[in-house]
Amino acid sequence: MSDFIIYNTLSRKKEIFEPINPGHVGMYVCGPTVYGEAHLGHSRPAITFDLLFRYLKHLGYKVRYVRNITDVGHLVNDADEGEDKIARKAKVEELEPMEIVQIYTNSYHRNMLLLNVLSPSIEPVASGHIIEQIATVQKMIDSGFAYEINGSVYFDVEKYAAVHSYGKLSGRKIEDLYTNTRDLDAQNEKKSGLDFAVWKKAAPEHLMHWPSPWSEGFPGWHTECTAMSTKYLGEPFDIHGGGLDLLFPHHEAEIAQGVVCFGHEPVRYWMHNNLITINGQKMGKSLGNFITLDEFFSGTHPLLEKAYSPICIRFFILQAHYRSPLDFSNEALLAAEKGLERLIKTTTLLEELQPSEQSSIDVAALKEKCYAAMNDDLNTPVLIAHLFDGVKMINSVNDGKASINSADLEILKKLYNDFVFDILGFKSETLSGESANEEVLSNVVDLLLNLRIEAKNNKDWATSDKIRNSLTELGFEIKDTKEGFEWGLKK
RNA sequence: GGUCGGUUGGCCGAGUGGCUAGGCAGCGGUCUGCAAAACCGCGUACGGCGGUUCGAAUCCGCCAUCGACCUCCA
Repeated sequence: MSDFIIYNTLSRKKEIFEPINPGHVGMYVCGPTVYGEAHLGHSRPAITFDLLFRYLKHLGYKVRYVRNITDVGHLVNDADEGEDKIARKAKVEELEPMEIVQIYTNSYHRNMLLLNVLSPSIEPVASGHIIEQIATVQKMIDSGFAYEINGSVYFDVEKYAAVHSYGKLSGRKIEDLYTNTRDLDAQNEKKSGLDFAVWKKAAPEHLMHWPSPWSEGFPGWHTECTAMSTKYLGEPFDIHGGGLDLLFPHHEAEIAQGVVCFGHEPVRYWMHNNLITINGQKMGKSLGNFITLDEFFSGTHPLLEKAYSPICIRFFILQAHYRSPLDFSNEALLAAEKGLERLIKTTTLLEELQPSEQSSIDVAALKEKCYAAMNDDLNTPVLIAHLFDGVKMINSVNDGKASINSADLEILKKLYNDFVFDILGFKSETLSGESANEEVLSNVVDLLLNLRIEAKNNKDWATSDKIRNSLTELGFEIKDTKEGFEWGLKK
């Protein structure tokens, strides 16, 4: 099988993936700041790196996947009276900060579950790692690359850039940064506008603060990821992922902090998913044009023509390559919904397929192509295209227009089970008779349809059509088959 | 202003220096009492202008246009 290749933002090239410890992979992904409902934007990194997590495991790696929850230390802006996002929201809603954190963490988890995103191996929260972050800050001070002023500690970017390469990940030059950085605040206590806070002294009204050698305060955002990633994955570790919008300054800062604290770069492969746009523009909290996942699932947003299922959104996202921008539209979502339905339906059909003596279809080649697509930097659109080629094959066999032998059928079943369910993480969402009520309903519909068969046998088309049309009006979908009928509820 | 990345058919979205992407929608056919589903077949394409090349939508240049980052953001 071909090598697994991933695009490394650091080199801006596709590279063969080779873990530091053979057979083991450590990956860290920037999770959400829990100060608001999870929105469509959050789903892309979650799904992208869930896919990576699933695929690495499928390839036989033992994976430790760490995805954090930022519940503190994320400044609203970098100006002096840095206010914590969580704390600000708490004031607005008159809740304890940790209450806010709990509410939105729960919301995030609920949405991730619906999207069939697996839980990471470890999900550390920033507020639970204050001690580690203080130690990280101390290391930076000891190295001489961070300085304390008025109880706050800043990373000295200028000093760092003189010795190391600051901007190598984002492709920025320190001179450009100087000329382009806006003057945020005349009273800024930082030595340079480029410096970033690694520890902030808390203002008296600040709700969340902890003791430290420098002040009663809270850690900076960039420090959190450095402290937690290396605590659980060591350094260097294999893969660090996140949204493209975190490239600068967040991930750039993580590299600088790592170099200063450990004497070498902290990460081998940096991976970034592109953003979801809405009418061509980035979907973001600051722009106020985001659609929450709950709104998607319920269809309660003015831009939505209807509700879309979580797996439909997963399919929609995976039908584009993770490094390409993806524009939201009802039309595209509708197309995704139909395509997904066809894929799932055919995959289910696979179980009923009857093998023949010989195969007229090339299953081995299909399998090869599927792996080649995934190995080429997680090219899910191409993978899905191949799976649809397979859908035609499966349907043709089912129609008796093609044949498959039992060995190939087993390979095909495993292939679809592996890729559709285990790796891509899709699942069937059709209604099934779970509750007693549904069972009763199901029996009644069967009864009506059996009456319709009788009518059909008597060539009583008027009655036959009346039953079918009435059921259709009530929201059922009726299909005639060789054996009789199939029915389901229209979505 | 600086840096980076897009511009593909009705919609979405891959890929490639010459060989069908795929999905959705549309059209024709098979099947069906009629449908639906499925299958078969069909069409419309690579922002503009130059250049390199036997050949470019794919490489290079210029232009137009959109976006991202440069400040919190997935």
